[in-house]
Amino acid sequence: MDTTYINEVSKYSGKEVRIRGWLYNKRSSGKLWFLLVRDGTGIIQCVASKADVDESTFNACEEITQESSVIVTGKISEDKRAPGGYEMQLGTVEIVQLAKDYPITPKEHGTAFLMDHRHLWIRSSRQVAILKIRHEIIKSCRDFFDNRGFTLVDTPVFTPAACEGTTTLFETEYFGRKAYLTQSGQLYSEATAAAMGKVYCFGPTFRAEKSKTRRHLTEFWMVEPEVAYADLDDNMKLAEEFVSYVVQRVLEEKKEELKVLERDTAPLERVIPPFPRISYDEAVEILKKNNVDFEYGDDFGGGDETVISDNFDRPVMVHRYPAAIKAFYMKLDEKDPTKALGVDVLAPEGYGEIIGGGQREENYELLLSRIKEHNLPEEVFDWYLDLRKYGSVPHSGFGMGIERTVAWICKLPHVRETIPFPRMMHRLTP
RNA sequence: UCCGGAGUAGCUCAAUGGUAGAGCGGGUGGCUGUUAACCACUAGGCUGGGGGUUCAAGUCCCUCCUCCGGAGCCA
Repeated sequence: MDTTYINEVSKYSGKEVRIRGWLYNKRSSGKLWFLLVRDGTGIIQCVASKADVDESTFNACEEITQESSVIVTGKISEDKRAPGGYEMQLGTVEIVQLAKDYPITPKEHGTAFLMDHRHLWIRSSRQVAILKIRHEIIKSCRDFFDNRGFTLVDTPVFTPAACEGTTTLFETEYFGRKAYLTQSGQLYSEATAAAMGKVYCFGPTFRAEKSKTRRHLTEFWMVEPEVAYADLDDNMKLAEEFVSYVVQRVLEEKKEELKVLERDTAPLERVIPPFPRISYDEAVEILKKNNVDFEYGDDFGGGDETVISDNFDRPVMVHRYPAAIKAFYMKLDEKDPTKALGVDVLAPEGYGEIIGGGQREENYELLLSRIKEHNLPEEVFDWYLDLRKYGSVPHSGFGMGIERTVAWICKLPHVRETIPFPRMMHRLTP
């Protein structure tokens, strides 16, 4: 008898197979049992009627509890009454381990309780669907860049100082010295781009800000491409093609999961280039037109971003922000030196900024003066300045936040469900 | 850090200042096609901690703790 996975049972219609998994739920109607067994690939209903099975099998159906590990065997048949269209006529039930008092019942729970039991919550079909889409998003990020000749070059997690200076970093002890957890791999990617032309890094990043919103985690994942000889326009073209590729891949490969999440796919199907490009000034005009109380020169808040993106049917790219609110390494616009050649991509449906990036300052003197203006420790940027002394070229890149992208594509209310074990201000366990 | 909200059974929630309740889950029994199955019975409580007002506090007041959401900052 073959052992198979639930997503393959259609191949075994009329045949006996073995399935190894866990009990998702069970129902009884007297001398009839329905066991819902999951194995990570799907859920199958297993039926046992007292008249047809051994006494031991029937007893096992009574004994088994929610989330007990179980190996079942039986004949597969098509049945419209069964969820999934196929069911198993139970032959044997082997309880691998009997679970007692599984805390997550098939009824409503609050998020605090579910987050406390996150290690178990990830077994539910909705969470499985989200994590599978997350996987598809990550895989398509890598495929996109790999297919275009980019090299994945990992950047360090321990860093000697802030990449951007402004935000709070997690400090840690490093053999008697201070080290910080990285908040971006970008500075290092600029070095690797000068070595390999087109590179990206993909890793965890850390922000010690006391942010308590649906869009923030203290530990999150970013994919950050960096391209030598690319200017802001090249960068925006890369960003829109990238975002579109990722979304279309999920639409193609994860139809079932999107259905589990009841995601309306129409807004995702529209995510194809070209994306609208508007300047910061034009974005401010939109806010003014919508009577938003906004002071010119400020950065956009979450609500502002939603108002802006609601004017478009696909992600919108906002470029040329006031230099004062952008990082020290941003190149200034020659036509208007008060503006930085940065670009943010705002996702539709109120999901806000999923990408931030831009063209980097490649001139040694200008970069050095920016470092001084920002009161950053010059010594730790020695190597970074070297990149402007030895074969400096125009270059650009961006970072895309994986969790915000997953939240948007899955249309989730909060990023905490987009990562297996979220880390937030008040959440370090499990 | 600031502003708002919430802590009552394992879970989700009720309860004019006057005997602490339901659904789910657990246990027991019933049911041969269930779809978060259903029906009956049953056990289960220091109402987040501390202080106060009152004849009487889950309920009103003070304080602390925890969590949730938003702002700022960002992806």
